Amino acid sequence: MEETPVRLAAKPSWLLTQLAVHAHRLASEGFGEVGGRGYHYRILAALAESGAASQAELGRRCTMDRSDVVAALNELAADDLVERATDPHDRRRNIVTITPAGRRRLRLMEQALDRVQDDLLEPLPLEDRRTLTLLLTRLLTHHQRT
Amino acid sequence: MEETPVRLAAKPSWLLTQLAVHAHRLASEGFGEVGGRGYHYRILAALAESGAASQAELGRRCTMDRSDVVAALNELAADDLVERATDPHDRRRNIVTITPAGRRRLRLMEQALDRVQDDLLEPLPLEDRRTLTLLLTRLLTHHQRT
DNA sequence: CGCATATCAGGCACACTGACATCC
DNA sequence: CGGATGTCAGTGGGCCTGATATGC
Repeated sequence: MEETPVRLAAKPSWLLTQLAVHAHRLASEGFGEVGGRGYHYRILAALAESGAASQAELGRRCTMDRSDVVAALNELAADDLVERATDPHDRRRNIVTITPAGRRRLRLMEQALDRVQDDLLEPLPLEDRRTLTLLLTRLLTHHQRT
Repeated sequence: MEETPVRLAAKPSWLLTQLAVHAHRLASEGFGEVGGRGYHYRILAALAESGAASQAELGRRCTMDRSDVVAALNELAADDLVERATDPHDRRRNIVTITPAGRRRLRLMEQALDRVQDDLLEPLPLEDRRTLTLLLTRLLTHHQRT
């Protein structure tokens, strides 16, 4: 009738939950310094990485809901960081393009994120960082092709 | 005047952001099946792992804000999963204890979480899972002793 | 017709802030 | 007094659902 010992230390779920708090805190600070939030970064990065796209396609790239893409694009467009143009071949679609100002903002967010990353990964030597990146990449690519 | 290439694939920040979406989705499903949410799991796990504690101490263990601890404990106490008793030596403090029902609930949540974990870590062989756990542990212990 | 797209309204879990009273 | 504790009210970003209108 003994209780099972809990052993949180060996539980990736617990580790991820707790680490997410720190990661989220750091990322919020970093983004706050340059203006914008996580959704803005995801969209700008996806546009710069893979080129212009419709809003639905952006949602798939960024693992975002379509309705949230709308709101984020409204904010980005208000600052002239992206442009919306209706696709002449399919009048349902909005073709979203990143502007030069958008690329500048993206670069700022990336720099902020790099500083945050250095804080987060500080205790790990370079080789371990590479290992971690590799493992995370494998997990992500697996869960994205669905 | 060339634009810097973005190379999201090598950015742990991006990877973590995207992975967190999948992890969060899976965890929510798992917790939803057995009742309760992430905050409940964190508190019950911390109580079972390190014993009874004041609410402020619980907040520190779980990386939660004190105000959120209050709300979560209200819900847990309503289901008799924890008990609050004022510390006779320090009448500001509430000493929180996990009940047998709380331990049972915790075991259910852990089982749900283990199933989720198998989904999340599915593409990784056992040795890589251990490596990942080790790296995450090192990151967490570093960021917690502050 | 079914299907995808863009949009809007709203909800929930989580992290945080500010304020307050209480007690050490 | 300063400092910690528990409580409450409210905010904002992130993820999701449902409904609607439009065009393929």
